[in-house]
Amino acid sequence: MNSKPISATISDVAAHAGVSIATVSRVLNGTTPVQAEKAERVKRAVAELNFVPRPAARTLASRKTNTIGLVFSEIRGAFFPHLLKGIESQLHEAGYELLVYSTHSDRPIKRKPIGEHNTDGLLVFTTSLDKEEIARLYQINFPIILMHETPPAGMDIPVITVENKDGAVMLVDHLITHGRRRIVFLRGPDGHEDSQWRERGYREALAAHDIPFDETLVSSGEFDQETAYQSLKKLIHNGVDFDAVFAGDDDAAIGVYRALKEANRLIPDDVAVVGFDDVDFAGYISPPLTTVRAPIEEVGREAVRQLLSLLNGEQAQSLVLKRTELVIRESCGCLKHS
Amino acid sequence: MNSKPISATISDVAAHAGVSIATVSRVLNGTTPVQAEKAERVKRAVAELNFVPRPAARTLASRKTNTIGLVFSEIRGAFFPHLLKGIESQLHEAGYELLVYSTHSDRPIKRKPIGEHNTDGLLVFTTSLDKEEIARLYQINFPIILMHETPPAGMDIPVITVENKDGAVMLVDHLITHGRRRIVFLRGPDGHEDSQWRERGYREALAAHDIPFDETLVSSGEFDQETAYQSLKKLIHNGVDFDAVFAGDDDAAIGVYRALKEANRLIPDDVAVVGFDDVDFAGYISPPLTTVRAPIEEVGREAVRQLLSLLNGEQAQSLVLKRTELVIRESCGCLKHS
DNA sequence: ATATACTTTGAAAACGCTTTCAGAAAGCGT
DNA sequence: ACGCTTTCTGAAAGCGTTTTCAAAGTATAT
Repeated sequence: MNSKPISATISDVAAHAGVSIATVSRVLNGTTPVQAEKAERVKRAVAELNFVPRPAARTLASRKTNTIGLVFSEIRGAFFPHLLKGIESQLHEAGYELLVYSTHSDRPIKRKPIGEHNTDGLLVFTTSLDKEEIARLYQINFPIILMHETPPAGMDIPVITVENKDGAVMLVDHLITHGRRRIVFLRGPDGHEDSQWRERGYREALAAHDIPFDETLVSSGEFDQETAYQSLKKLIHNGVDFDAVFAGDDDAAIGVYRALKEANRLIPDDVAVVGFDDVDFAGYISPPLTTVRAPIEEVGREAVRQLLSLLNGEQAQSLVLKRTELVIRESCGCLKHS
Repeated sequence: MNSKPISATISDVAAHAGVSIATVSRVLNGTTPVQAEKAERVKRAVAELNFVPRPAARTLASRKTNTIGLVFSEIRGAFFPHLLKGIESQLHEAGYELLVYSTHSDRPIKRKPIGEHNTDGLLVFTTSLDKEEIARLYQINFPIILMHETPPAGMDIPVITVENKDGAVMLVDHLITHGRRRIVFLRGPDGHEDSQWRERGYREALAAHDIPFDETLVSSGEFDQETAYQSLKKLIHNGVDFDAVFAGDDDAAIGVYRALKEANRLIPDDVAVVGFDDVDFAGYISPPLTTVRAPIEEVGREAVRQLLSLLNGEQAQSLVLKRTELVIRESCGCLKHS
């Protein structure tokens, strides 16, 4: 009967190998050269006792958690698995752990759930952390990377995002080039950077073709299927005249499709529809959705890379913009129906 | 100039409040009654110093990590965000942290990445952890919940999954009832429980209608769009005769749609198609997909609930089967085309 | 008033590592 | 052979909590 309730500790290994715990630590971490023969004994002991160092003890002693945190506001959205995959793979490759946190607005935040005590650095997606908390972390010089959100004024926090404005310009320009004039734009959630840039692109493309901006064509889509559906329904009900819809993102485009079909308006004959993101299903809805491809998995990977730079004391790039790419399918009407 | 480099510790709080660190710990955790006035002083000190206990120190002293691990093999799949959301919300509500790990087969597992040293319990999705590791954890009585996978023989590990077989029966029965006889089945990844149960349902439904099982109608779909596409293409190329396809899951159904369209076979007129899961886009592809709704977010929540029971020393239910529900749309051909 | 039983508290010992410090051993030049 | 470096190595001091233990203070019972 084993008296030791829990698994081996560094002392067990040390005893078993006939060395001090300091030496064990050294061969484990390779911090200091150790006599070959002793190192061998230690390794054997580690294997035999099936020793795994407790991260908690390590963290306490070294003041490094070896963990980074991912914070986001809402898991919704078809792009999420790609983002997570990019982050996860890149991060674990570098030997870090991933702590995941979603900041529902409805959840009462008792004790600070994630921060310096928890992690060595943070990956923050859109507006999931409030300005004050970001400011606080910035003050104490805590490594942060923002994804799809620019930092509050005066703070030099690295950002990684996609060419939202360019993408929107491509989309809207394409629509206009093919004869559309009254283009609805469905905004994303309030304060969402992606949406703001996309709107800017929308306006620029309009301006470039001397089409005046019309406030009545802009409504709320929230990057959400249901909201987009409701908004478009209301526009139709109000008799607003339009011949195209830039849905804000692909999820919202789904809602647009639904509203249009209910109103018996043909896509793209009566109304052209375009989305943003190029999520998995975009090419398979009917008609296939013209959209802009956002390299979201790459955003995740890049964010991790930059964060790792910060953790290694190197400088991070203050802004990385991933290129977007127009994906023309059938919903914009410029390809023949199949 | 502050000499203290890092934030306050329990000693600072104790000094500030004029009590011992033991007392501070007690009011923080409510483990032992503390004189009201002193407790008040401690709380004030905590607030003033902005004290947050270091989890590492807590873990080391209490031998509880207060975090649970989620292990899965592949983030792919439209259902993933729902699963994660269910887990995340339920877990954080209970005050636990979430450590996320994906076990790519290609990643060389150096040191055990996740286990007793890391977490208080594990949520394991499908075959992401190999039998030996599960066995080892089971031996040492480590809390585990399996999702969508039954435990190795002889181990009484709680499982939570959905009514895969019933769902498949409903689907195939529906197809047969509406006149389909030669129904292709696309298997999921090798050894995937969900797929095995769905196949069993497929066979039972066939048998119930005295239709002999035909091996040539079964192929590999891998729950993956591309694989399904290739498999179906090959079936068509080989001249296999069929009037319906049970794609295994919705992602595979997408691939089936593509192959069918390329071959100019009409859905559902020439071939009926059904999926499984009812992911977000299922109702919006063309034609809308008939499928079975799997309450995946609820699976996540339930898994957490069961794990928490285990952690509280209570008994967990050894099998929870979430009900599935047939969702009839247009791809099965029993509704009129819109 | 005295003995007994709770309550509340602080000192100090873990928890399992990393890291500093200084000493021992080994290498080297002359 | 004798100092002087250069390598290795172990003892011990943390890291920041929780928890045990016993003491001190209070209340209750007789």
